[in-house]
Amino acid sequence: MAKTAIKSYSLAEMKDKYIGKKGTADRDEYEYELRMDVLGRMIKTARQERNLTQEQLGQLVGVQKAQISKLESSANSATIDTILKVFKALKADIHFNVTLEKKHLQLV
Amino acid sequence: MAKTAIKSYSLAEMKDKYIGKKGTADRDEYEYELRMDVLGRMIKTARQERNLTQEQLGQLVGVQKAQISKLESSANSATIDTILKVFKALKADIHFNVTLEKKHLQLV
DNA sequence: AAATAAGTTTCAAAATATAGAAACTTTGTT
DNA sequence: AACAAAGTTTCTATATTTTGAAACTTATTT
Repeated sequence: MAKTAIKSYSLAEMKDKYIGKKGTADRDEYEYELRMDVLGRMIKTARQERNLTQEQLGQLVGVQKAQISKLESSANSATIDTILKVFKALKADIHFNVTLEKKHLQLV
Repeated sequence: MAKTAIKSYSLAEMKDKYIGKKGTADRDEYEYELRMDVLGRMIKTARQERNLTQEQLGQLVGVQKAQISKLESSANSATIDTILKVFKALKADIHFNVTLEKKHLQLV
């Protein structure tokens, strides 16, 4: 899997600007387009929010820190199974929504 | 930065404005907890919404109908890559959101 | 009922993800 | 600078997904 380089902002920046200063709410919520690279960044963000090292998260998930590193950097196209294991370990609630726009219906 | 400012307006707001109010005929939206089986059902739902057979969707994605069948029935833990290919072929907008509840912070 | 279309399952092969371990690099601390 | 902690990369092995092809089952149509 190729890494897509769209990075151009720090997550901390983004959170402060668009979501609100850390610590103000009793929860943090993020919504993104589902993309491999964004998923990786979300894992990293959530881990840091929990004040965990990659090694600690690895222990919670049951894998080594190297694997966490790979997931955070989107080194490969993770399976849903893996994604869910990680977010569960982070006690993160993860939802997805699908929108079908009718205007696209003309597929031929 | 502007392009990545997904959170500056809520998605719901944007859709209401540019695509149509929820529940109107212009769009269909579904939100679920991210789970393998639900993903499979969503693929099926979206495909049927598009009036496509598994074979037709397979052609759009570039795989055989058997693979679509397996994905819809969650026969295995698909990779993000595959999921994205399918929803893209269906011209479906797919977002995910992650919620971190502070009360869970006390991991240790 | 017969024929066709749509969907499912099985088999085998190829591609990719996951895993542990260790070396390596970067970052932070004293 | 020296040291420790955190994160990354590489190597190798194993497990799983993806794939095509064909056989099979279930629905639909004539």
